[in-house]
Amino acid sequence: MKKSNTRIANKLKTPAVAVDALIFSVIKGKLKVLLIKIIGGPYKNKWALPGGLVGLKESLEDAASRVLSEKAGVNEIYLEQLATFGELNRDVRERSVSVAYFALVSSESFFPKTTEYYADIAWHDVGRLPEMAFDHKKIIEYGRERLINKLAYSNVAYALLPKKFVLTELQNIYEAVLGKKLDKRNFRKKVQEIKLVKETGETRQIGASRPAKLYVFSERRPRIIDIL
Amino acid sequence: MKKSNTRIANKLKTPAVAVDALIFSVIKGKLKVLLIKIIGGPYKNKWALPGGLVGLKESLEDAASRVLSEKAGVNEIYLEQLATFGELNRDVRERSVSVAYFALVSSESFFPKTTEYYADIAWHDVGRLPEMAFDHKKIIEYGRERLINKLAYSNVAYALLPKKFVLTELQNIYEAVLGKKLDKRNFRKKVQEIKLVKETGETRQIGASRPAKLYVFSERRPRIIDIL
DNA sequence: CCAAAAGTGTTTCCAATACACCCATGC
DNA sequence: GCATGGGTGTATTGGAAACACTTTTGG
Repeated sequence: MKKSNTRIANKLKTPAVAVDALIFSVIKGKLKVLLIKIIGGPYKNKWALPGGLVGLKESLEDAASRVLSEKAGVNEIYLEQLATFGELNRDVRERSVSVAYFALVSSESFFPKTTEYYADIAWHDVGRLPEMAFDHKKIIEYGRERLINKLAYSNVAYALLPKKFVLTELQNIYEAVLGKKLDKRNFRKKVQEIKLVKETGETRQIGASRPAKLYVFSERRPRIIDIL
Repeated sequence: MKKSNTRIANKLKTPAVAVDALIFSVIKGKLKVLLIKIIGGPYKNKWALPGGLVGLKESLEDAASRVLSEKAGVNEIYLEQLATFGELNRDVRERSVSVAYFALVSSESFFPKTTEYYADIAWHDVGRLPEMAFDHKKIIEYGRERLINKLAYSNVAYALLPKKFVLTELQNIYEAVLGKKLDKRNFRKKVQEIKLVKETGETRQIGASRPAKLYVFSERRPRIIDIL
């Protein structure tokens, strides 16, 4: 709220507004986050979340989508706001607040490419983060907790998988995020019981073993339902 | 994130940053929110959440505490960030983003007073909101959902009650927020079982009925635990 | 016939729910 | 003695968790 008009006339200075994108994926059974390596300035060679300032003519969510697309080459993914970080010393260069967004992608859906803006871009294991710029380590930790919670009471796992998948892959997503093994029978019973997924009729075979049934999510949009 | 230094040199303009305070309390069995009535400008005589711009030398949380104290006379209460709202048209006067904070107070702990800055200040029933400025109706609805969830998996109810209280009052808090009746025996069994509260040994009597035991919360700081 | 991953049911246990009467007090 | 709110226990049910073997395929 900014209530009296004098406030506006005064043009009281407020912090700069940025968005940061926390892009999660599960790759080879590990929870990963996409990071870029900063080229210059006081944070040179430090890793950071892809981000950018918010323009006057774009909403926060639009800014987050833009950053995702421009800086990481990611489109059409699950995106939601995580939280806003605004400690005084979070950026040594200028006072800023950052609205962190939380994104989920299927590892099959894209491969990061380095751009001219960054020294590097890569998936990092959330359990073993490199030295990071700003307060980004804190943001990632916060996001991870959110992800753990969301898996338990929503169907967002769909965003971490390709359209068609086998139940073992779905279970691997859960195990990677939660960091613990789940019982195969109970897991399968549950996801079918609550109609989280449905059979496609197709199967897929990898190597010399019994072909697995391919499933799709019953609904590929956020939905609240108890899973764990 | 704002990565390359040229960004900073350019001083790219970003939206103004404000904080809004969503102050909830349960009064006479109803969930209420504290609103102020705007004195002038395009939103004259509309109701809104207490709020204000964020200074360059204060963190977001400090700004929220300041607003709470200056604009609503509230101190020492439960405060957490809710979400940040940044649609293009949320404020007709200038482009702004608002970081909404979520506060809980005991209705005994303070009584709102009108200040020179506002035409009025009052508790409003969350179920019957007046016409409101900005996107504040949306913020309140969002906050209410957060509150419902938090009551279910945390002990934040302590912030809605005075230090000592009787179990019926605690149950009333839950019923007012959830909007449904709970079973008295099951409710009491549960809150004692999980050690949410403990007896003080004192009692309190109102009118001509059996005196009720006074309880306190085992812990008056946020704690995660399953209640419902 | 062996290796590799897929698939499948039953039992046990605990927590959530439903439910109705007696108690202490003031007037 | 009656009106008012305070306080208490048990039986039932449903979901969570534990648990091991058979199936299908390729080589």
